[in-house]
Amino acid sequence: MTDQDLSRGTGTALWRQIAERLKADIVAGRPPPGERLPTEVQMAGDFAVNRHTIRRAVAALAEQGLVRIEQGRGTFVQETVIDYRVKRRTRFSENIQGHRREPSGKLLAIREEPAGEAVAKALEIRKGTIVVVVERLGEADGRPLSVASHYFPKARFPTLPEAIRDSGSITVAMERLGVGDYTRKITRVTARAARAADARLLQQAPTKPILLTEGINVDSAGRPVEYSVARWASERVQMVFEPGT
Amino acid sequence: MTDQDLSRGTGTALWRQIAERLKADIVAGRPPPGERLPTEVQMAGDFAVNRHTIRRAVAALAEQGLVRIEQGRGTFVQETVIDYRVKRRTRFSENIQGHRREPSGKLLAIREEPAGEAVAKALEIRKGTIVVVVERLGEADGRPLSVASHYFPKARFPTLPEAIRDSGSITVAMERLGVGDYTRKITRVTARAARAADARLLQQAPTKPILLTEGINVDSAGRPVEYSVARWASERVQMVFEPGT
DNA sequence: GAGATATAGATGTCTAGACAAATTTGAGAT
DNA sequence: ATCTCAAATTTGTCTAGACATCTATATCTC
Repeated sequence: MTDQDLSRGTGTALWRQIAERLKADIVAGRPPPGERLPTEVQMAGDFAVNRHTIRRAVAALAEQGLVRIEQGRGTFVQETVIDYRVKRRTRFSENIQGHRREPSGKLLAIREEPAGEAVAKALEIRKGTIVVVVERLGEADGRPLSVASHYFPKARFPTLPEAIRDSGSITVAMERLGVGDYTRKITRVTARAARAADARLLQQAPTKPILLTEGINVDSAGRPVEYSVARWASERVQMVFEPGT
Repeated sequence: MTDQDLSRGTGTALWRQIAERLKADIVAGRPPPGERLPTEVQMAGDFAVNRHTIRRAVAALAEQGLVRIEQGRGTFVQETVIDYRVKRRTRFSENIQGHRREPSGKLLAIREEPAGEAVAKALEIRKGTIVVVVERLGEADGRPLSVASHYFPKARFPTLPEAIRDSGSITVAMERLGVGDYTRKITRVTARAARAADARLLQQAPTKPILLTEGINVDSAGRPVEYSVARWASERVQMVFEPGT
């Protein structure tokens, strides 16, 4: 696969040269995201070095988040950054499917609480009014992408918690409640240091920042039906805004 | 130094056990920040393992930012400097969590005394009025960061001492007393030579200066509810002010 | 066909030794 | 006292080999 013309004794460690070589290949799509690298023994043969030298190189790539190592299975090219397109109609599952990945998610919690300042303002209700809060972990190919908090006015959707628990999907639940067609009115994005809990959920190094998005969805009459705050793994997601947002 | 009773063949890799052991020692101040760890060969002897096993453990600590490795010199305990951001709503635990460290603290003392000149002026009460004083040691990752004296007007919060003893947290106690939302009105920062007692509590050399911050928190009506004087380990903290302070 | 069991293949850990590279230390020359 | 240079010390790299552990596959049993 790769010819092994490494330069020995030039001041650059072999494992660094190998890491560079592998990285260049990966960036060029060899192998493509999600695919497996040759085995350590195989690469050791290709580069004519000891297996441990390969391990050192691969460990460096893993630290950079370029590959993912799985014991007993192999080393895989990390699925690259996903472009999350923010358009008029933004649904998590549609977006991820567009990238030929398996969307999935876990409902972390559903609870009710009085609206705080920001939530109240977004939903155009009075502060203290009860809202339904849904915490959801969004995943693609089994890897966490986002942690989102969705806020809905309880008065308008009193049966929302049951509907979501039933269907497991926010979109489906909203449809059942007669609000199948809602559109995104506004989205704000900032970057922040990750809080410990979010970093853990997102399986991201605590040192790396997270993307923070705020969004308001409105029904056909223009009334706010949902306000959401999502934290994204900046390693694996990048936001793309399109005209008309 | 460290006895080498590692458990072999228990499912936990030796290097992980060693890393844990070293980390615990470092957090406990052995060796203190800036000081050198034993050499790899020495530790290999102490733990009765191969030098490479030690290297693996130390590499893990370096990745966590706990130590710094210098070729030809040795491995040193990293001196961590924490940015303490002073904003409108300043709470110790939030701040430290933002830095991905374990916030913790010890209540050193709770007592009552007549207000002195400075305290009286800050709290807008008459000199000699009884105030509740709470002394607290703030820590991050088990290392002392600050010693703070908090002053509260006794007349307004007569049950504060019990509330704090109960909850162990000033913020929680204040919330229970109906003052969940207080904001920082002013913060002053100076540097000073450390007093012996503070230097000892902060585990800082007595020759090094400390940062001194004074703060007044007011309730939504603008009345002062707390005055605090905190002494910070200048080695490990640095203040950051943001617009709107 | 379903389930248990063996087997092969992959990464993980640990040991051992040799030499390289960077830094500090100390002896010697001036 | 200061400079120079060699030696000692300490971390960095590479090789070699043996097992352990985890995963997927194939085979056998029922």
